[in-house]
Amino acid sequence: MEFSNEKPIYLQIVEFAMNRIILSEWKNEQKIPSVRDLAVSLEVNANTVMRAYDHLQQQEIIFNKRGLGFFVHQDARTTILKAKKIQFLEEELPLMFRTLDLLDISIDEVNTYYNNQQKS
Amino acid sequence: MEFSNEKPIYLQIVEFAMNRIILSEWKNEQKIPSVRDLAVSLEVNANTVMRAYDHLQQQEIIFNKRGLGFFVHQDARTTILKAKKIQFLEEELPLMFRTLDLLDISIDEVNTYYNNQQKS
Amino acid sequence: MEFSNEKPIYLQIVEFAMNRIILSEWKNEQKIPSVRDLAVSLEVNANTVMRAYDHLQQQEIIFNKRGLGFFVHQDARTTILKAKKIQFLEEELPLMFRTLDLLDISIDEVNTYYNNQQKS
Amino acid sequence: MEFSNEKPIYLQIVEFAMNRIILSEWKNEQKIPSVRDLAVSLEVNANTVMRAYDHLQQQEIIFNKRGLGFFVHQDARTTILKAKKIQFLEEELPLMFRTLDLLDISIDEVNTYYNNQQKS
DNA sequence: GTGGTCTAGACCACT
DNA sequence: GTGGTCTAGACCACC
Repeated sequence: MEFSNEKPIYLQIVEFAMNRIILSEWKNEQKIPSVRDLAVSLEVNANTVMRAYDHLQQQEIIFNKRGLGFFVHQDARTTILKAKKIQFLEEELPLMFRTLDLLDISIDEVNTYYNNQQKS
Repeated sequence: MEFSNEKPIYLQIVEFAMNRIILSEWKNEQKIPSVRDLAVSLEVNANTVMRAYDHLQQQEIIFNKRGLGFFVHQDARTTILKAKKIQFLEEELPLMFRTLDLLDISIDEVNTYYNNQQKS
Repeated sequence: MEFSNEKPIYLQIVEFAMNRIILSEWKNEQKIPSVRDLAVSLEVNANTVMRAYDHLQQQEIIFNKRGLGFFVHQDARTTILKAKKIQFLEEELPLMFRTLDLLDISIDEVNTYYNNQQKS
Repeated sequence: MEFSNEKPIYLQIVEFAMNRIILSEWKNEQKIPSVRDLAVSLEVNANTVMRAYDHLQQQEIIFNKRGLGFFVHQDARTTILKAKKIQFLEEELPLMFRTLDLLDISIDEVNTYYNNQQKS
């Protein structure tokens, strides 16, 4: 996996995990990869993965069974989706509109882009 | 001026300066505030402003006349707009579409949001 | 290490680092001294070393692994040599020829100097 | 006239003046352009030219007749040539040889360059 | 332990 | 008055 330099790696791993859950690759109530395994497959230090899991645990997206590993919370998927949707609609979108304005790009131009992307 | 904690102050000053230029408050070929003046008015250390100006100078947005101060490059405004547009269309937009997909939000929903915002 | 007063210290450190790489004392892909360590051994402020490393990073001679330190780029040595060679042949050398001309020194005189120096 | 950013403008004007004298465009014992005139033709501040003339005066290359302007010293040309020659042979040349070494460029390569340049 | 940012303050060269 | 460099020291995030 490739990491951007702009954000902390552990937060990018948090994102990665959330995406796995949203896409149901990691299913509710089921075990997720161990800290070590994920560290190996992502080629990062185990501490960094641990920190990401900590983060997810605090947001009650995953939980720990001692000696067994980490598991996805029962309603994690919907929780994440709700939170992300709010954050997207209320923060990212308005910010995008402001950028659109500043750069003098019309919403039509964006739609065109969108349609082109759908085809490919 | 208020600074977010998420990005380094000097980068926020870079943004600030670019916006001044885009909005033609700082005009092409004209002098911009001296390092120390801007530092005072933004309530930051002069070194921090210096660092921002350094950055802008490397991107050929401003240049220095020795002993006189910094000046906006002749075609700074278009340079910035072009660069920002490319960055937006090629990086932010695709990323937004991916988020749209992931969160299962339709482009129509976005359009609705956009229209509402225009009215207000 | 001693620093000349004619050039900024941080640029002299850039030179110093490039020479270490050219001479393969700092090897490709390997870690170079930490900012603080080098600062101590060169008896300069850490910020000054940081600035030099910044410079080298922008020229893609070194890169940073977060939390670990700075490393020499895989092809740094050849990159530096190529750049220096170009700069020497296209800038310094023509300038030297002009000086030769102006001072009415023949190329033979230079060759003699060179040979004497080789013997000693 | 174009000025490099690496050296102070006033020193570049000193160089400029010395070259005029070496090339006998400004002749021994004769008047050189007034501070103001030179400032206008070089598009610099008069103070900067003044500083350069000061410098030349201290090295006894030019001298001032009050109310009349600056004049080239009687033996300025030979003085300059001697000084420059020493500086070139004892400082620049050895430094160039060291660069040649470091970049692994042979003296033959330089000679080739020199011959090519002569033809053109 | 690693870099990265920021401050306060100093000193200097240049225009 | 303008930038440019440097120091000393602090605090923080990250690995």
